[in-house]
Amino acid sequence: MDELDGRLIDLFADDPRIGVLEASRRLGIARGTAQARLDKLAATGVITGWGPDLSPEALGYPVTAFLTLEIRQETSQGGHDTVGTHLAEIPEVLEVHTITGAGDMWARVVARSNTDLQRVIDRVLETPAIVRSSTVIALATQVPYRVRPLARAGLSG
Amino acid sequence: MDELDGRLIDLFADDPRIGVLEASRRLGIARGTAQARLDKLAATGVITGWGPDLSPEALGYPVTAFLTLEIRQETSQGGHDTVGTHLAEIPEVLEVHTITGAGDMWARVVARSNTDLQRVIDRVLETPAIVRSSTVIALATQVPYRVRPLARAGLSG
DNA sequence: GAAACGCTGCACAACCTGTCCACTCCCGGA
DNA sequence: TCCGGGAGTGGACAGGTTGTGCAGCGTTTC
Repeated sequence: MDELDGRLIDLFADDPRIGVLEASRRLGIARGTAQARLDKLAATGVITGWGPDLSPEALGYPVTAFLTLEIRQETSQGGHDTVGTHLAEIPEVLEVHTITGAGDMWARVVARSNTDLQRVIDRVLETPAIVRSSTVIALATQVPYRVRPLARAGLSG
Repeated sequence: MDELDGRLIDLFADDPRIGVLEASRRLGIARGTAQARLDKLAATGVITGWGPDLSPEALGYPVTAFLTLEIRQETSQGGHDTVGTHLAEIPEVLEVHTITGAGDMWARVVARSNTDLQRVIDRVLETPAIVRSSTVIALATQVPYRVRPLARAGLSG
């Protein structure tokens, strides 16, 4: 991961429709080089995929909320996985992490409306493994999810 | 967004290297149809891009943390934007939202290590607009960020 | 009914990808 | 100092794709 890799990634991020050949032309390098760089970035896991990015809003889910869940810790670790599995079955749950704080988890959910959010939350709470939960709603997005600045900043990674 | 669109998206999500032609073959439809569907999905904003997905871990930032920030509300709304701008300049800040709770914001940050996280947090707190902050560290990921299930669930969107 | 819309099949030129290969640099180890 | 490995360059080839355009056709809608 050096400066050239960074510029390569930037090119594709700005204009995903360009191919390897066009990218190599813009960078003034040989096509084989660009191709080798991309292959290596994929091999090292820096580039995890090229799939289409989907917008929950455009899919009809404009409401985003963050749930903090307190998990019942009967089994040493089973609780989290149980809840994780449960949450994974709910389409509106986009992301789930275990976080610091005894038995706490965090989830990102979306819904069709604030009213609909209640339905989603009810579905989340269907499992008895969740002891308590709190919800905050995202009102605006100051910085949308991004990783590119990191790629530029941490050129040694 | 109908069932065919969903399958189209699934195809590309599973195997981004396939082209429109191959996708149309697998779905048993004409190439023009697949192409038109994709164009429309992009036009309606459902598909926001095809850029490379980058892994913060692979870039050398394996630690993820969530910050809840309380913002000083001097100006009616300026506070949030000020902080948002400040945070946008920090590469390790991957995402920032305004959330419910008077003057609260939420940010996702990554760091090279738990020690390095302190540096990042210090940088975040450099602005006087932040009154208070709390940090939770993500220990594990039960459900990685995903949108695909939504695309299948909400076929009416 | 007639128009609008979406899908199918097909055709063409232009272009890109996957691969190979030979040659050149440059750096660290023996 | 010499050698080998790693990385980049320039070029070549076959095969496959994309961007477009067009005519035909069944279905939905006013």
